[in-house]
Amino acid sequence: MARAYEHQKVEQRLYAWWERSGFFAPRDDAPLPPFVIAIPPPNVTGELHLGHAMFVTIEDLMIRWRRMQGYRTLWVPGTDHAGIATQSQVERLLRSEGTSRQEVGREEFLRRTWEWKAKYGGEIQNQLRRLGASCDWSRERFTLDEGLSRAVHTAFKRLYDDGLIYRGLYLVNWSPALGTAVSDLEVEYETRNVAIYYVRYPVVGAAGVGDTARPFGHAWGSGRWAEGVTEWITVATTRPETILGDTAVAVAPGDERFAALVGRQAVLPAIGRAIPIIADEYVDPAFGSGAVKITPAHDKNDYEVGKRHGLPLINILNKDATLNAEGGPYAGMDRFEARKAILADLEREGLLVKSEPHTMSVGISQRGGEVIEPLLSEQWFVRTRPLADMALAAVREGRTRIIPERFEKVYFHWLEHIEDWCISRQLWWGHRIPVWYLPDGSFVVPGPDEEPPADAIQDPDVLDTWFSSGLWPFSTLGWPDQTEDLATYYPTSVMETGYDILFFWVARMMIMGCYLTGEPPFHTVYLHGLVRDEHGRKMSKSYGNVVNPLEVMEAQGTDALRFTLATSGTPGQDLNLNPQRIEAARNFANKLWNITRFVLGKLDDERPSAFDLAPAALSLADRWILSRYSRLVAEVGRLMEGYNFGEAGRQIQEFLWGDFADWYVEAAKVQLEQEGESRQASRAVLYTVLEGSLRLLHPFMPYVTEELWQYLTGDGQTVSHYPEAPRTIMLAAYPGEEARAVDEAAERDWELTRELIVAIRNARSEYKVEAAKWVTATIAGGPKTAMLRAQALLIARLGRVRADELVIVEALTEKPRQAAAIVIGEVECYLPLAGMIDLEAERARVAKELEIAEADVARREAKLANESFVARAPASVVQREREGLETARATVERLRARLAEL
RNA sequence: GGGCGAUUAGCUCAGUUGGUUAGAGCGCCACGUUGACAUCGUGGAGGUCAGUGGUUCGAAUCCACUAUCGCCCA
Repeated sequence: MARAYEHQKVEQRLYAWWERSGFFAPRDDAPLPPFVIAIPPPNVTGELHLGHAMFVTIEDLMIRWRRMQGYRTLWVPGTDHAGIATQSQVERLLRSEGTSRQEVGREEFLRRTWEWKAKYGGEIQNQLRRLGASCDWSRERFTLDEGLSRAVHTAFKRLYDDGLIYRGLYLVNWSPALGTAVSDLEVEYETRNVAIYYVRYPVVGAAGVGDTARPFGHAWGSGRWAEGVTEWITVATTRPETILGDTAVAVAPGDERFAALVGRQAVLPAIGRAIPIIADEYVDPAFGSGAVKITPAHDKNDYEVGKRHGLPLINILNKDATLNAEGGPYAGMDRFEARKAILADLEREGLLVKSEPHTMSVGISQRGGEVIEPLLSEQWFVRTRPLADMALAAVREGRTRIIPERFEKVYFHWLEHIEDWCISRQLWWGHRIPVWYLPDGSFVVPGPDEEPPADAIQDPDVLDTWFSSGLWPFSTLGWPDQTEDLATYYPTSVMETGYDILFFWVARMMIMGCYLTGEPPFHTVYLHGLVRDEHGRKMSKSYGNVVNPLEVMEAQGTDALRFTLATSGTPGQDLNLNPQRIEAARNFANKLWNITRFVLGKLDDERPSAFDLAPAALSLADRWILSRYSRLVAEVGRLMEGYNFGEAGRQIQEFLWGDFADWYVEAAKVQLEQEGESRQASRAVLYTVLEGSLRLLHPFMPYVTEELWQYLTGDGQTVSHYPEAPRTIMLAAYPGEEARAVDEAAERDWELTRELIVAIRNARSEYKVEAAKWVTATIAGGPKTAMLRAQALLIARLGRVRADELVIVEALTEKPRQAAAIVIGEVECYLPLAGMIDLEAERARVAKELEIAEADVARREAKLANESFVARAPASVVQREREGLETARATVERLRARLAEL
């Protein structure tokens, strides 16, 4: 074995072996029921980022753990066609070639997109492999596969037939950059500092105006347009260009300032259209000028007002956010250009009263980044109310549980206030809407196995990518067909993903699953936090703080990255990724490597279980480490069942490094020098604890544990649930019930021994005894004499005391004067450091120890003097306090005596 | 405006149903080429657990309020 762990020589070799050997597939001979995870499908042409590394780490951890426990585990991998993202990439390519999708046409565009997918799709899967993902690649799916497309078509058909999908002309969120409608979720809101403009509209009599081009006799832009007007109404707006689409001015009912104007008409600047002045509850008289312009085709609230008053809807925008013919003199301009132009004209015509700074929340396209326009448009919608109720009930009734629990509230709130879901997208890459229009304008929705009429034309739009993602947990298993996989593995077990897509994805899977399959698609939702940089900033390319998981894996190893991601945080909480922590995890892998290297060097050909040895054959250190290991196994099991993977991983590390390597291995070195039973016992314990710990750790650090386990285990291992299976840690049993060697007496005695050794080392250090120098010591062990005598060799070696000069007696009649004194309860230890002891310094040192011990006594006495404490605290707590007090008193007594002697 | 989360050592974080002397890694100081490991070992310094009040025999942990930061929803 090399001196250090070299992950580059291990990872890809092991993964290839695992995959080739079929270890990732579910086993028919599994003793326990299925445990299933559907992967959150990454964008097929996407690149690996830490979000992927995070979900792979946690999902693979769960899968490996359950697989080792004997569950029939299935992790279904796959990718998403990611409509907007992928289409944008190909459009960018076309632009670089000097063409566009419109120019090449739909068929060619799709051909190019499939070509793009063939070229870049597949990369992400290999990157997931690098992470060690033990998913069953034979079941890999892609959302645009034939089977999944059939699922999408079937789902659409069923929802449509059941009256849950409809088409209509509504105000939708329009992304001018992408040229498509998007759902409410795809709009993000940003607070911006803008200007609010006060614009006055001429008021005319009920008769209205004649010539709309020159309502007052002069042309717009002449500077004399409103000449002679005497009555005005002033409105306030942040979007002056929408004036062109106004169809009313509204004031609050009962607002004295405007009461006389209600029922009369105002004249729209630039357009000259006469529009009514109405009263509506929607208007807040305290806001702006108190009068509001109403543009029903370009504002959600105005749309509602318009509906109440039967106002016409005038759309002034083209799909690319330039103004259409309704824009009058501004037709053809971009919306923001038009805003500037109309402001200039309003000013010239004396209609711009003033402008003020204003903060408002602006809708931004999640993907394009540009300002979203509310636009009147014909789209397809899912009627979500009845569906949401099913998804709500599933969680309320506990059929699906969300971890951390606090996200259930978020889930409830969103589903309780959900609005209909706009599912049509004016894109080409995706599932084409399965609706065909007939020449007479009517349409049909044939099922996936039905032929549309010959003269019908299919809807040009595609479905929101999340529509197909919503079917993922069952479409990947063969739905709508009643396949064996579907029967066996559905509903799935855990849906693990980031909390940022709780609404986008999780809620929609719940909706679709409950409705289409009759049951929630998973029993548990586990949400992880977002990975941020070491100071909690969001990772972004522009900030230059992006950590590339591939680079980390290359430099530090996959296990280091995975262990760091798994143990740096807690469920649902954002995680600040500290590069130093990855390094520490790499060091841990190396530590394991070297522990194993040591143990292997000491073993013979036997691989006996230490749990089979008679207790009498075991030393204190043996019994202690087996006890600690037993506790660890139980604790890790409890933590994993409770989804506290991070804490489980941290405890395994703490045990392996802090207990096993630092103490047991050091003790074993001494024991191995002995002849006979003790040596055999040490070998058995070293092997048993290390081998078991590797299995405990395997879900966290799959590569290094497998590599070491291969070195460590011999033939004839029966740790697998599957006797016929090849020997791999992946299929070895996860440590559980068999480890029950908790030995409290051994733990207590070990603790005293350890404290004594540390105290000796401490005293040596304080007296600046050279590390290489071996000293002498005398111990008065009192009631612990026999136990300490049994540990004499250990104490000598680890405290660097000459074994032949370590004297352990029950009590000392005469105590060495020129010596450093150590007191732990009833145990005294003297280090006669010839020529090094300065009596003054020693007095000060002992006095300090005494002070600490006295404080301890005082604290415990106060506690025990409190009657309510003794009466109400659990007996075990009181008992522990009493024992502690006894020890502390013994320490005080002896330290006082020592001080007197000095 | 409503909701949620965070605030613990210089830094990044644990602390699981309230009971330790509040922990880890990194960083810091001192020492160290002991046949597994310098990607390491040994010893050490460093925290009034954001603040105030409450519940309790006992609070980092439970409750209320406040402050700061962050997120979600409107």
